[in-house]
Amino acid sequence: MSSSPTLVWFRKDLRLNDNPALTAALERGQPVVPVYIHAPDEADPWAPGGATRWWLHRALQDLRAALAERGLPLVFRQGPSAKALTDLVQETGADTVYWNRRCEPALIKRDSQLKTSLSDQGLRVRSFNGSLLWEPHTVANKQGLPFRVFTPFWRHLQSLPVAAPVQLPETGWRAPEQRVASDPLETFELQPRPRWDQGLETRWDPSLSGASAALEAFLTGPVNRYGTDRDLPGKRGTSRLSPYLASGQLSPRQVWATAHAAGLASSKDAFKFLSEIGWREFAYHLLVHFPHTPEQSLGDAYRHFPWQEDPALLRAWQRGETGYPIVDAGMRELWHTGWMHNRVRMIVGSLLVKHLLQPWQAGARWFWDTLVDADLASNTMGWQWSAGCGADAAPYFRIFNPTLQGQKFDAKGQYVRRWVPELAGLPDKHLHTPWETPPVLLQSAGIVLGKDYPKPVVDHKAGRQRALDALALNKQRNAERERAL
DNA sequence: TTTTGAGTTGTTCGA
DNA sequence: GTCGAACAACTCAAA
Repeated sequence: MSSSPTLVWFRKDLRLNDNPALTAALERGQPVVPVYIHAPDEADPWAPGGATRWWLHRALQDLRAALAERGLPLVFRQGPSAKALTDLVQETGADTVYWNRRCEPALIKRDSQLKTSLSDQGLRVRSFNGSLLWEPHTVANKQGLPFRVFTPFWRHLQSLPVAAPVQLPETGWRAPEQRVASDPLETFELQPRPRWDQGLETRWDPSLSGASAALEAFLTGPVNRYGTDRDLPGKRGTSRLSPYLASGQLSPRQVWATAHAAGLASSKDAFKFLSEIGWREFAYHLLVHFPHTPEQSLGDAYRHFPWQEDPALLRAWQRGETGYPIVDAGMRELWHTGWMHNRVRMIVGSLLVKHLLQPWQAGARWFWDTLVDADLASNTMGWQWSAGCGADAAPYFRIFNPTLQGQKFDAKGQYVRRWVPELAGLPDKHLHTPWETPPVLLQSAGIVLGKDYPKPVVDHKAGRQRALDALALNKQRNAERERAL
């Protein structure tokens, strides 16, 4: 009997359950070598950002422990991936390599080259779907084209079956007899230096048990009021599952199956939540079919948009010093916890792109570096939605009013008071408009405007008009360009 | 084949 | 205070 091991290449699927590559390897009955390869350059220009690296470090520690408990040592290697895999094949005598697919344009390219070259070396190579309910190449509209509008996409998918999570086998947990050399995790240098991660540390549990706990906590509570509470950043109304989905510590199939098993499928609120999983699918659909979108707008109408790049404005936004309390609260929540409430992401995005006329790519870059749930598909779609240049049925003139949004969704100010404590002493009525607050109230709250808290970087009405003008100018120039052709 | 209606998350203005 | 209309242009699928 031969005993050529199976390599299982872990990537963004840092879990044991519903992991088709791992399961297939265990079922094959040969010794299993699980490996994680650190090769950030290969995702260029979207190498993991600071917050993602922080999460990854802990997720890898946790995965290593979970595998070790079952008798499989997780092997760490430095990239390039092709060399690391080839080395491992030689060292272990492996004849088979399994992994779960990724959808980022640069990685699709790398993986397909790798598949060819490993196959040419005589290896058996198989890839699996571990991260999506429906993979983009299996979905098309009636004309055979990719969808560009969510609702038809979602309606179409609801007529298709969703695969159940893959069961983790009890048997097959066998490592090669000879130990495989592994780099220390520390050599990946994922931990921030200097250590800015205290806020993240207290906020998150980047482990598999943390993932299950978050899913359980959401599906037994907030999901039942999701339709309304998801818009209130001062409450725990959203699932907060995004970083687990981004790292692959949780799969969409697990979320789907758990929600259905809990009998939630018929609930209106739960359905609303599951459609957010659908949005994640849509984001991947767009990323795969329109691979230019992380860098450029989906259509060409925004190719020459008259942005007014201004590093000082961008910095004020990044630091949460725009003078709009709900915006500053969001930007500070992001900086301190690596996460921002979804409603607030839309508000800060709208301000940056519309009022401040900064290119959406600048916002996407900042989110990429600071979010623990950074996901190329969702981030790209979200920012193009904010800019109005993506797959979006909504009107271009939709410009959020940061004051109204604050008053509507943080009426009692729990969110703003938490993240912008210098405003905490203002009464609810004035919390979202410090620049219009009577001096006596500012004084009793201990605030000197422009010193303790900034005046608005841009007046809403003027900023809104400037954005509308820029949109009109862009439209006019596009028409001229059209005529010139 | 052509037409028609609807499309995540909004704001302002005037009655 | 509340309410409806207006604010473009394009995608998709059903009729």
